[in-house]
Amino acid sequence: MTLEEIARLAGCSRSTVSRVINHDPNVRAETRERVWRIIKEQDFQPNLAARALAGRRSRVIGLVIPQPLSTIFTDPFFSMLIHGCALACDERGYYLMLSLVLRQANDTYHWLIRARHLDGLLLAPPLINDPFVPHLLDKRLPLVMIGRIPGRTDISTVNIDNIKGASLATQHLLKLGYTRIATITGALNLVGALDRLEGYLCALREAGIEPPSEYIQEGDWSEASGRRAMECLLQATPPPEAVFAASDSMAIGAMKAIQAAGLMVPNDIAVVGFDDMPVAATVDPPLTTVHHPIERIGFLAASMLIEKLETPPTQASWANVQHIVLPARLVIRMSCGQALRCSAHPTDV
Amino acid sequence: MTLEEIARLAGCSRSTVSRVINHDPNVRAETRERVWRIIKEQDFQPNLAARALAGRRSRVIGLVIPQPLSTIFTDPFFSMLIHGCALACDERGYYLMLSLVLRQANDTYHWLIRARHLDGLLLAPPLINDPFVPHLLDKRLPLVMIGRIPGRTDISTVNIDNIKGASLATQHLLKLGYTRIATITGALNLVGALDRLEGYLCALREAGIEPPSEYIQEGDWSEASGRRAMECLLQATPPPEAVFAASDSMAIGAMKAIQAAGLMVPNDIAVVGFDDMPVAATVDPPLTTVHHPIERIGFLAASMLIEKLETPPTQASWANVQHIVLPARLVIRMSCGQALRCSAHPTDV
DNA sequence: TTGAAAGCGCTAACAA
DNA sequence: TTGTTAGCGCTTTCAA
Repeated sequence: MTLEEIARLAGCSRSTVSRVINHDPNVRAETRERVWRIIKEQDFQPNLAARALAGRRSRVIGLVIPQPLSTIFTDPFFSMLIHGCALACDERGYYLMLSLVLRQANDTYHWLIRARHLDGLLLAPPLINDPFVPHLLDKRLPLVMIGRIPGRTDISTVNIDNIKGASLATQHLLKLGYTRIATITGALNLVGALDRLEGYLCALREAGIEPPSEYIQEGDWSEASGRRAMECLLQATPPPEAVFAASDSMAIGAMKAIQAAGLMVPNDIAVVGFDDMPVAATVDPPLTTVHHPIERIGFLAASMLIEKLETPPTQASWANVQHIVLPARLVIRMSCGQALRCSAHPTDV
Repeated sequence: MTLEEIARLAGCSRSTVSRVINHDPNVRAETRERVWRIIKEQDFQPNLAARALAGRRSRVIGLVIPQPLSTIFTDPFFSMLIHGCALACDERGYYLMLSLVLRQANDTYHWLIRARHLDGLLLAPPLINDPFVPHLLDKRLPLVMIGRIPGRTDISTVNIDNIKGASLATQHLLKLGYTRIATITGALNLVGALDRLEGYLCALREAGIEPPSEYIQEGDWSEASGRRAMECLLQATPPPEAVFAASDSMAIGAMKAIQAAGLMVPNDIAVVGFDDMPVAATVDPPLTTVHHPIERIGFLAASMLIEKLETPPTQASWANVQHIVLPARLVIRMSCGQALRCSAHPTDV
């Protein structure tokens, strides 16, 4: 079944059928309906390869996550992010292709891009000084980044307000009266981890507190790393009264370390997380954490990229650059002691 | 850069360049080398859409996992499976497209298949009586299944020996002298779960033991379900001395329930798992479990599908059907009591 | 061993 | 509003 055959059945030309399929408004309503009816009747689907060849676009966008496969497929964060991206693509008739970067990222993408297989790229979340990024820009391939990249304002980004989120978490601890507040950071080669650290530091400094360096422990987002970091913090003298972990997984690891040391959360040490993953609500005690709309970030990033792809480059390309920052908010549960109401919807999920 | 331009630079025709790229032996060695040199020099990649259109194949194969996204992206089992599939595709110049089935599975696949975007499909692991399967066969789309499907010998499959694996685990418990052996099954709408249950039952019956029905608890592979199932088992009178869980996640959940009840593993209750996930080696106590080559299964399934795609259908199609069953083996660690050596390589991972 | 030529099924500019 | 036409870049006979 081809356009030509549909055209014959509908008594019109191939072009008209093509116009109908591509929602060209320049088709008489009556003709449009007749053609659609035939298309449905015949259960016709246009050949993607032919469309891609003639139209010079594949309607496939790539999602690159520069992390090992085992991380991507284990951390629920990525599951939600991907879901959001996929929803946006689905809605607008695009396909999302996950980058399963097995060889050198450069090689694989170089290959897909040069082969014209991808119309655009989502990059999430980029490592600091990722050598891949300039590479991609050289190819003049439309790109939207999830997470910001310092010092580059020429790339569109969708991001959450990590600094503000971390501040909220830390301020919450301060309000509860804690002053010896430590942090477990994410992998510090990611901008998000640096931003969350900065938010923590800002909040403390505003309160006139300068944390000792041993109160800042680097993790890698994983539960195991949170546990290890907490074990170090327990050695500090004096040990902290409260800990802000830059991810829920690390917060949970920290809680386990605290409990393994025979101490209680929050009575002996209070813990706040970040991300508001589903588990945060079900651990014991339920984790106070910073909520942000992960799925929505993916959705927006993909939508923004598609928008870019479908906008003719009439304006200078720099004029199309956008930076979206979505707010984060605190969700207060039980892991920090008495639950003050600091937010309009403190228990939302 | 197109074939035509390469041809011009190499002083030959478009056809010759095409032959070189497609490894057609009917090209003089000298010509071949000259053309390859130019291709490398120019960093040329043939346009995928054009190849797909002219060649009537896309070199894209789909991987359908009929599970919610959140499961796919959380269970490390799928991460390994996907990795294996991706490796095989990569090696043979194919692309793996993960099915992000958001709408009705039927719709999405129907669409991709009819649009000629997929050359073939990997289906892993199918639900019992999945209505999707006959649908796909009707389309005469090459299909390889990961896991077996009872009562259909006309579809090629790659599977592990679940029955044997479960028997090994149960026999190990029997050899250690336990007789009150319970099981926590996987989701019983999956063949793999039924097979593991059967292996457990066979081993017990061979030993002349018929487990009471309350010793058989259904889980859904998740840690939480394992925990819940174990809580039920602890209520049984008498409670079991040992438990075979059909996945490591459920085994770990069961261990937590045992510990939460103030009992010890293995002193009070022994536990065996299945899958030999990375965590199995690191939990406390390290988990005795059944190892099987997940990544290799994915690799074989994809290789088999590609082989099928590249074999001209000269023989009757049923003659091409293959059923590969890979062996599973027991890995003995600490969760069952004294470690007898029951396997040639008991501690391999 | 090589080249010429005819498509693959669609899009999009142009003409009517 | 519709049809005509010329490709998109490749594969694949068929001839030479």
